[in-house]
Formats: sequence, structure tokens, C-alpha cells
Amino acid sequence: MARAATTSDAFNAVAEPRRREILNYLALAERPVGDIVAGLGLEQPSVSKHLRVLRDVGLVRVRRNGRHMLYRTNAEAIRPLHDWTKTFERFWGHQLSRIKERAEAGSKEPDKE
Amino acid sequence: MARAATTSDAFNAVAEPRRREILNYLALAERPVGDIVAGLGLEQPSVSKHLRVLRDVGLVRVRRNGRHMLYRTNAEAIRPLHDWTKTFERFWGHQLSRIKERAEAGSKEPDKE
DNA sequence: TTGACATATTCCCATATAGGTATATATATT
DNA sequence: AATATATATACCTATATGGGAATATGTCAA
Repeated sequence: MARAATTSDAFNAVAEPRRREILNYLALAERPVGDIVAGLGLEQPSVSKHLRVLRDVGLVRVRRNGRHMLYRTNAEAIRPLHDWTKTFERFWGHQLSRIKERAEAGSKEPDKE
Repeated sequence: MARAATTSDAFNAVAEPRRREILNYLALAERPVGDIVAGLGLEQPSVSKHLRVLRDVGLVRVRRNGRHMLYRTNAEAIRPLHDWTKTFERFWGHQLSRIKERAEAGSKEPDKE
């Protein structure tokens, strides 16, 4: 098998750096494709294709305005990523005691040095 | 061009669901490969290969103990993901107070909508 | 040393890319 | 209707993938 499709979920979709840039760019306000092209210095077809992926996974929303397609970031779709990363927050934010960590892990490996 | 390598950064590495499972599994305590194989029900070579990717991007650390290789999640490497998703936090309206939010972010920006 | 155990690597393969170029579709303007 | 503008799609290609199977490497035990 090959890699999972970029459209399979938000994790795969945001793995591409340009798509993250686009999401950043569209976070504060909706913008037409041409603005993204100019703002990020990408080829127009490339932007359209990235937007297609982002749209398929719900990371952006679109509405038509004349001949312009206005895209904006749907922050809600980023939440699963945030939630997942958040589960590791405890390991760098406030450090948990090793004893409690070990107890929660239920490891059978000796925790020796 | 093809997609960026899974080993190019943490974003690409965690796009694979199994790798996220492995990171979850290794978050609380270091474990040998065999535990992951049994715990997650994956093929051994598959686990080794996933660990190789995770290791290449610094998402896991290893040490040898006899014939066992003990892996553990390096939560610090997940931080960039968390940081990026965090920039969208304000758009979905969590329960954290804006004051605390600003303090944690260390932001100098006005906290406007 | 030989054998068992634990993990890593290699090889094969079907597949989905991302970029570039060209073209198609849709809407507005005249 | 004809044309310009805005965006989307089709086509091509090199490439890295993840799974499976087989094998290699490394370590301990007898």
C-alpha cells in the first residue's frame, strides 16, 4: 500500500507546508484565490489544488462572490490536531512525577536505568 | 515532485495513524518493540519501520537494554505541532480565559476578535 | 559455538502524490 | 455574442510510500 491520501484527514492534509501557509493566510479573513497566489507567491493551479485538498477535509470553507471564490479557514477542523498534541502537553509543560507516570503506564519493563 | 518524505518533519511523520498510536503508546513509559507489536497488533517489521521514521524526526528516543530496544516518546518534538495548532485556538472559543491565554502565549498583540 | 530470541533491513509493488503546463469552466463586461 | 477575468481540472512524471515476506544483524543462554 501507498501512503494515505492527503484528503483522508486533517493530519495528512496539513503535512504539506504550503497548505499550512494557506491556512494561516486564511485564518483572519476570507480571501479570493488570487490573493493567495499573490500573497504566498505560488502558482495558481497549485493553490487551487491545495485548496481542493483543504476543502475535502473541511479545513476551509468557500463561497462564491461573482467570479471570485472566497476561501476561509475553518479552525474547527484543526481542533483534532490540537487535541491530540495536547495530550502530550503534560510532558513538557509541568513535569509529572516519575512515580505517577510509571503507575499510569502499567509497564512490565523494569524501569531501571 | 512527489510528496515530502515522512521523515522530513514531525508534521509528515505523524500523518500516519499508526505512528500516532505508537507515540501514544510510548508516551508514559519506554517499551521494547515487542510490546508495541503485541499492544497495537501490528507486524513487527512494520513497527520497526514506523519507529525508524519517528526516530529520524526525533519523535522517539531509544536505548538498548540487552536484546531489547527501549523506545519512548520525545514529547518535545510534538511541540511544534502543538504550537501551530495553538495559533487557531482563538477561533474556536475554548474555555480558557483570555487573560491566561495571552499570558501563556506571551503575546503582545491586543486580544481582539 | 550453536541456537533461540529481539529487532532491523531489504526487496517487491501498487498507489497517491506535487509541480508544471495546458486547457476547461464559470462569470462579468462590453 | 465575443472577450477578458478568475478559478478549476486534466495530463504527465519522478518519487516516496506502507505492507508483506524474507532475511540480516545483534544479543543472550547453554
